[in-house]
Parts: sequence; C-alpha cells; structure tokens
Amino acid sequence: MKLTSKGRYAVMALVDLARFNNVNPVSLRDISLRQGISLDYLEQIFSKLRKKEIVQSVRGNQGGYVLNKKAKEIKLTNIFDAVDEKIKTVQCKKESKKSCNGKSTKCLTHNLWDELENHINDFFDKKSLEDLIQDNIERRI
Amino acid sequence: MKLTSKGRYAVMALVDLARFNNVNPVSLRDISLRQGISLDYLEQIFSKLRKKEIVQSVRGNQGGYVLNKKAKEIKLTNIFDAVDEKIKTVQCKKESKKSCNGKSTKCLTHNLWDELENHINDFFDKKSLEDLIQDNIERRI
DNA sequence: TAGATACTTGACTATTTTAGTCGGGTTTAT
DNA sequence: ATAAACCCGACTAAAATAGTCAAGTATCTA
Repeated sequence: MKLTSKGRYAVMALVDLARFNNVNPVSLRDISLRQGISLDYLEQIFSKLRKKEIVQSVRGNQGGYVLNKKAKEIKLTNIFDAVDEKIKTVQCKKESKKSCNGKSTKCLTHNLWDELENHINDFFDKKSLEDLIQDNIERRI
Repeated sequence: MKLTSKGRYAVMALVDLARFNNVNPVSLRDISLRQGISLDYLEQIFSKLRKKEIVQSVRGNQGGYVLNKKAKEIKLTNIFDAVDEKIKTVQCKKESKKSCNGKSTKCLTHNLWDELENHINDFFDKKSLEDLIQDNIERRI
C-alpha cells in the first residue's frame, strides 16, 4: 500500500497556496519552484482541483490560483477525492457475484477492508488544510 | 492510495489457512481453489510468510502449511510486513537533505504523512488473524 | 521403490499505473 | 503588443503489479 505523488503533491501545493495567498493569486510557477514539483504536472493537478471547486483560477498575466473555500472547510478527503486518490481496498461487487454471496470463504476478509477504508477516511475527514497550516505555525517550521 | 492484491491475498490465504487448519496442514492447492488465487502466486506469497516465520511448511505428499504462531499473535502488521506491503507515505530523508532541513516549505506536510502512517499502523497493529476469524464466525458467514 | 503430491526457487513477462513531458492553445494586465 | 499565466489533450518512459513458467527437492503412500 502506498500513497502516490499526485496526492502528496496536491496537498503540498494547497498548503503552499494557502500560506502565500495574501492578496494576489499564487501562480503555479511559484509553487513549482518552492515545492520542487514539475509545472506541467501541477497544471494537471490543479485542473482537477478546480473542477472540484477547491480552487479558483485567475487567468492572464499576474494570474494564478486562490482557494475557493476557507482552509477550514477543505478536508483532506476533498483533496484526495479531487485528484482520484481515494483509498481503494477491494470491492467484491466487481468480482463475479457468486464469489461473494455470503457463502464462499472468498469474502472472509470482506469486512476487514471496509473497516480499514473507514479508518483511513476518518483520518482524512477530520484533517483540514487549516489544521496543517496551524500545525506548521505552531512548530515554527 | 491503494492496497495491492499481494497484501489482500496474503490475508485471505491466512484466514483460510487458520480456518481449515484442524489436523492436517493445508495445501496451497486447496487455498488456491477456495480463494481463487493463482497457485504460483500463492507460492511466492507463502515463501515470504515462511521466511518471516508466520507459517511453517510441511513438505511432501499430504503436506502444506500450518500457522507458526497462534492466530491471536499474528497481527496484520506482521502479514503486510512479510509480503512487503508496508504503507509508504514519504520519506523526506531520501530527498536531498537541503530540501528538508526545517526551513523549506517543502516539508510543510512532512508531519502529516507520519501521522497518517501511524494512524494506519495502529489499525494493523491491533487486528489479529483471530479477530478476523472471530468476526466471521459471529456473523455466521 | 515408484509415483504422486506438495513445497522451493528463480527467472521471465504482460499489463497497468504512475509520473511525468510536450505542444499547442486562450486569457488578461501592463 | 507581449509576456505571464492558465488550459487541455495526447503522448511516453519507467516502475510496479500480478502474475506465469520451468526445473527442481522432499515426503508420504501404495
């Protein structure tokens, strides 16, 4: 099990954005430089974030992105969701029905994955962008 | 983020093993048939489980595998660990040192991943093979 | 002791996913 | 005008995944 870069980058970029979002929108170029993430890749990621209304774009010279909601209202779930980074454990539904009808031993572990999924999602549901920023300020990093 | 088949298979196979492990060792062939997992792949997985002393092999005709510890003592952590399925979030150490020296914004999210890792590991540390079996018996599945 | 069953090992491979790159736009402030 | 920035879709190299395959060795049972 692993967390992919896309999800990590999305969170990193948004924390960066939230921090530097004073008056002007923040350009991807700046985020790219500060966070060391490829600009092209960031564009892909922000395209998704925009579609899910997590950020808003400002086109043209001096443009960039701004948060579309308060940092407190942006949960990690929303971010991961936007960039297609949900946790996937296993869906027995996708396999043939007869292999998961409640009789087979195949699904002995069915509930485990559900539980795990919930456990992880709880974590993501609770953490907001603001928490991350706050966390950082407190530590003076 | 996703959980791979190898990890899932390992858990499924061990639950199966624990359930059918009455007197005789359980052959991979049987597990393969019951769980619908390729025999060859199971062999790879059990090779790893054996090396980590989670199971014991019994060679020859009528051979198979038996648990090497009590189901209660086998935690999911141990299983995932054995098949190289630890959760990996991100190690800033691996990246260039200067990018994670406490000053850069790069590591704004550093602590988040650590937390997440701990959160998931907590879950895995607590769940034992016995819990899974018990869970199943209670539900009469 | 022959044969079948089952574990053991290592190499090989097709597929999928990931993590980008690339090229060509459009929009807008100055 | 022009430069800075977003926008969008197609392409691709590399890595990981999920196996397969082949050639063993060990042990039980007849």
